[in-house]
Amino acid sequence: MDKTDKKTPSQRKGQADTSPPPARAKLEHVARLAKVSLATASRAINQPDIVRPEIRERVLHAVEMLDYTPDRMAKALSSGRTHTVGAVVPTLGNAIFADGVEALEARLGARGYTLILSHSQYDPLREFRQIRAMLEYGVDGLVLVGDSFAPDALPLIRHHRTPLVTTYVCASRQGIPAIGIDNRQATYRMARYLIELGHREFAVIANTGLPNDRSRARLDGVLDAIAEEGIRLPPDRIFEAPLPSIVAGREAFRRLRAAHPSVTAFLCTTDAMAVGAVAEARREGIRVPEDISITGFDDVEIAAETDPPLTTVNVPASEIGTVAADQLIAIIEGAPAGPISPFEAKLVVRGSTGPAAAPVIRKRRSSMRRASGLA
Amino acid sequence: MDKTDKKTPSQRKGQADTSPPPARAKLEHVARLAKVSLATASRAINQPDIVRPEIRERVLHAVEMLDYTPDRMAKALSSGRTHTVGAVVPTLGNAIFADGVEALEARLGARGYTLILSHSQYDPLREFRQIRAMLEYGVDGLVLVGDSFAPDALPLIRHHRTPLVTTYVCASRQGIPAIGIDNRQATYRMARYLIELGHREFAVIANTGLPNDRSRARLDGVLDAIAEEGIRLPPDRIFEAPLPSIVAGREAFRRLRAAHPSVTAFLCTTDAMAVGAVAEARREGIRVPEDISITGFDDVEIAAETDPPLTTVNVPASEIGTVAADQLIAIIEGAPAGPISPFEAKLVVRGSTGPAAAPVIRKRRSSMRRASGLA
DNA sequence: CTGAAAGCGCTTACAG
DNA sequence: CTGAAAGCGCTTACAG
Repeated sequence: MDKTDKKTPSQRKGQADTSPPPARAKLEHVARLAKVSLATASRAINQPDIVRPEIRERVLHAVEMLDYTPDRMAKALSSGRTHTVGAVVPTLGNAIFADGVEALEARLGARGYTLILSHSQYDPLREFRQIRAMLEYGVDGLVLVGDSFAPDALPLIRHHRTPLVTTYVCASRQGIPAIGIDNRQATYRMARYLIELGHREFAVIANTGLPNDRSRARLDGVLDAIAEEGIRLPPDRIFEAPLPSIVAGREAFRRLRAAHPSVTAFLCTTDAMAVGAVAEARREGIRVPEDISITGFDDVEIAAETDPPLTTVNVPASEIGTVAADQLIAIIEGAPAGPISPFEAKLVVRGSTGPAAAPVIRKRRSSMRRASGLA
Repeated sequence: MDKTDKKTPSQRKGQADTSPPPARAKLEHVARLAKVSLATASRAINQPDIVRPEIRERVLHAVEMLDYTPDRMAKALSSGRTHTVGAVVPTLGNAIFADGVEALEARLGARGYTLILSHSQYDPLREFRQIRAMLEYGVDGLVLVGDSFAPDALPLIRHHRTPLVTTYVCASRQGIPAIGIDNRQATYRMARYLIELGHREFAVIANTGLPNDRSRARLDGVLDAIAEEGIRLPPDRIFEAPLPSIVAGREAFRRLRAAHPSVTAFLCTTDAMAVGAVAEARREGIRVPEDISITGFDDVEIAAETDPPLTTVNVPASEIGTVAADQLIAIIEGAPAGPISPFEAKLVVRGSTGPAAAPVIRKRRSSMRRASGLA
């Protein structure tokens, strides 16, 4: 953007150069050096196939000589394409999003796109503003998370005709291409697993305190599974935290445990909260998994390192980021995108789950739905 | 970027509209509606002070009516400013960078700038490529991490005359404005603290396996402090991990402990590695802090939740991100930036440190530098 | 396959 | 304070 110095670039390679610092070469200089028109220079660079090989070589050589790199703003203005993709995630504080963004950026970069990033802190209004800003910026495509947005968001995106994919979910009611896992089914299977271990008394720690369709689906998956056993989960056995922090998990566990000592299985919708729950259980002298079982979700690094290590659900965040990039670029470039199949959300069984313990001494009538005559 | 439909925007508010979807309004439409020239319309929006109030109102009203938002690419091309800032961090996998980036983005956004993000995976060459791509993109400023870069990086940035700040360090040999903490002094104080607790046998777990001047400085801080006590750290008491992962900390601890059972104080240059070290100590039945002390660095969320919780050094990541944004914008906009003072890196004493235990039974001659006659 | 020219949507000296 | 006009650095119909 050096508008000041307009000297003709006179820097041949290795030539002693006492003139002022070389201005950035423009396409015009390349064209002149290659003795072709601006149009041909542009084509030789962007659509090499339609240019005679001989001329193409000349242009490319000139590009080399002058160390030419096109001005992206000019290119964007005249072509209507920015080669920029916007992503808005709830937060980078959750490793699952940090990893996904990393992979997304890596793939985007490898394919010639630049990533613009922002975060909404789980606030739909903030998310809407970020989306709008990105649209105004002129992004070629948008990557979002989940399947529930501020009411105006989707219409706005459609109005801009901007390609869009969403992530961390595997289907969208809105018909948006979705790259992710089936959250509901994953916790359904987790709950089934616990049921098979003999558990009948459940509690859920969910970060559904702020709008979060992924965690809501995870919660629903648990409800599905236990409903099949004729078990219902009263609202006071569900702790809804706003943010999926370790301390939230701690606090949730402390309260649920105090109110419902008969619960033997605590399902958390994120690993961070499960880490907090495990830590709190330890502090209270409750043995995991002998006395109670605790499960997480995400399978982030820390999940394997707690004591005991967490039984959890693996979310392939990097793959999600990578595939999201590919799918979005396919749409942007009008290529056949290919069908998207959900990623498998593997159950990862580690040490934090085990057979249900015998019911505790002071049994609680109200919640003994299956009066099985135990104890 | 809808180049297709060029209809005159005829959408007055609340008017039934059967015409094709309204094209995005341009400055030209605003000017026409406000009955002023393009130049005046532009000025009324960007430099309201130099336009007569009456006219300004007319233009702003037209902007409102037409829901006008300027095309950023056109604006960038003609003004030479993109209002875009690039940041390249080693990884988002470390919470310290995730938090910093979050804060950076938030402040940048609030001040009208857009963040372009990429990550280098601690690889100077990748970092260089990212920097080059951002420069070509036309960023108005750059945020980097640390104070050591690929040889060509700084010259390239200077050639582009692009404002630059660096973060997580508090000084730069290269004279770059630096927003961060004094890493070396922080671990110096940490080591002093351990010395005062009676420790004399040290080991360090550092993620200096890949180029990392912050961790190198942290390692040096430890060496400084113990050197004052006449203690030197033989190379085999320093474990250099490439990445600051929990498993790396585990592995490092296992090896150091096996080779040097007399060590009572393990200093880690990141919390993640300290978490691994604590976990491994527990697995081996070594009591923390009774038998040994372990320290971290960063004070990320997990640091307070291990058992025992980590004694560590607080790195104010969010503040660093926020101030980096402010400082960079000040430079970009030619405002007086104000001096930068290092952030305080507070020592956070928790449960993972305690008085040095009595030397272990099987004493190792080679490493008994201070032959103090203890049994 | 190549070139001359218009155009992308703004900003900004330059006059008035 | 306002306007006419040139210009930012590319791309892309349109002819040839």
